Amino acid sequence: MVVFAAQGDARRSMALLWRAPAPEAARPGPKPALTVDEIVDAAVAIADEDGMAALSMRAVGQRLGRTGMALYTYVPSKSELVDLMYDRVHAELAGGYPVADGWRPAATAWAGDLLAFYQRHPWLLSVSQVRPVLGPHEYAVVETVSAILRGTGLPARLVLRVVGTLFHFVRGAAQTVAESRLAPGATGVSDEDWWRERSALMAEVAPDFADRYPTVVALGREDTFTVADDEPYLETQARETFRVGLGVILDGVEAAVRAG
Amino acid sequence: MVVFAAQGDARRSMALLWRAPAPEAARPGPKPALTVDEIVDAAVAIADEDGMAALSMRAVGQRLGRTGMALYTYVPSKSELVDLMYDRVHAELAGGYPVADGWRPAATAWAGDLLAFYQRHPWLLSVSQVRPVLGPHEYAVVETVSAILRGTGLPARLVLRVVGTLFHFVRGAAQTVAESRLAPGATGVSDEDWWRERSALMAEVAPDFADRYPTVVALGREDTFTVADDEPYLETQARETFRVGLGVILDGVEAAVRAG
DNA sequence: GATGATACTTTACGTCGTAAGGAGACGTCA
DNA sequence: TGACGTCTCCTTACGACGTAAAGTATCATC
Repeated sequence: MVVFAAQGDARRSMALLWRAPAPEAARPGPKPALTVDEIVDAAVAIADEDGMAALSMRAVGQRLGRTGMALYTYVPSKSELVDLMYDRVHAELAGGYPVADGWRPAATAWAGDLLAFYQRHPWLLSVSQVRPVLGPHEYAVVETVSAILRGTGLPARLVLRVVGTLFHFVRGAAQTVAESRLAPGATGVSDEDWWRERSALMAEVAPDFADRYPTVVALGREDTFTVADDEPYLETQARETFRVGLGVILDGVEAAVRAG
Repeated sequence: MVVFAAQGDARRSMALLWRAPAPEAARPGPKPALTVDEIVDAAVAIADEDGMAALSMRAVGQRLGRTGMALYTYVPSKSELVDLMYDRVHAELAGGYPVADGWRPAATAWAGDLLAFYQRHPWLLSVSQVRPVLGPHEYAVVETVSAILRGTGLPARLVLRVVGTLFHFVRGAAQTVAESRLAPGATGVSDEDWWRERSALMAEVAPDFADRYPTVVALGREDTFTVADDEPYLETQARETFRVGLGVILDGVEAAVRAG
């Protein structure tokens, strides 16, 4: 019984996500004044502007001139709405990266676009990834990067794994960039001041830092990478990790290609 | 003014996280019957057992025979408590991987341990990573992997980036493993049944799947990786992505080492 | 023994997701 | 034409949540 209920729910969710054609028979009752798309758009707008914490059913309803409860005619629950939001924004990501110059430039461009995408919609990063439902637009993104990496000529088994690896990496990097933007921003102080205050607190609270974490301290001292004064320190570091890390991963892929 | 308040909060948070010695003067009033550690332990137990959704101040209080409000004498807010939980569990991760056999086996072992750790505490993956505060135990993990990768002889700049890359990757892979465990588990059906039902629904709701995602379909057909009948399909796939992806990344690091 | 700080409780406020039960709009069939 | 059934959307309500405010009991100090 529970299983059947779950199955029914799964069918409903999938139909919504994949926009199965609605049964278009003439039906009694008032015409729906909203559409699922309008609701999802409003919800995305709220999340983009004020973050996931501001996303409530009542807030979405209000933005559309309705009560929160009105949405339940269109969407079975908030978590389904989030699933729809999640897939919806993935439609922004274009496909068709030119393969003429080889797979590596295409893969690099794709990863960069994905990073930028996550920054346009940082709430995506706080949507629990523990969510096995893939929607059509997220699938399209998988298709795009799969097509690019097929150009490596690697066996399918490896291509699939590399696709997963790239997703993990870009999402993780995007989280670090997002967090680096949040850190000073939250208190409204400059990046420099935040950093100085944080260091001072650290020294005060953990005076034995250098003894406990010798490698971290040594690496920090040896690191020759410098950030220009007018650039945000943490974010520049995070972007650099993205650039270099992507290079390392693609080097690994190239090694596999050469190994045949 | 706001800035000062924020600074005060930051100091309080840091002191808690880093366990700055409490002012041990004899104080009036009843002796505290709880400790911050007990509270954090109780909270971790709840999150481990029933997930992050079950973690409420009242629930933690109840587990300790108190009301939810009692916790506020020890911890300024729930989000601080989560920070403490986050750092606390990282104490489980050991350091001291043998470097005798070279950095690669050590790095592989470290990544595997981190993956297993995330599976012991899957709620870690739903703690928003947008949280720039590092605690002592998370720092210790960074120290460990930094020390391992220092063995590559790469310049500090690169080592630091590779550390970030590995973290991103392992965390992402752990999320996929966790989600693969959740998928069939939620409905209580077997992995096989879940998979079959899902495929049937997919075919029903997206009959043009093969046309829309030709590369994905082709790769799936070509993939020779097989999962034994008694193994969970999705989870085995996810673990394979971890294994292969980690190999690719470390190949990339090796390429950098060889390039000098 | 009065004073005041502290640990903890009870109560309360505003939020949330959403169940329940209308009210009015509309297609269908008598 | 009108009754009926179905639909959208509303109001109300419930039980959760984080936590502010205020009260009570406990202790060290003067």
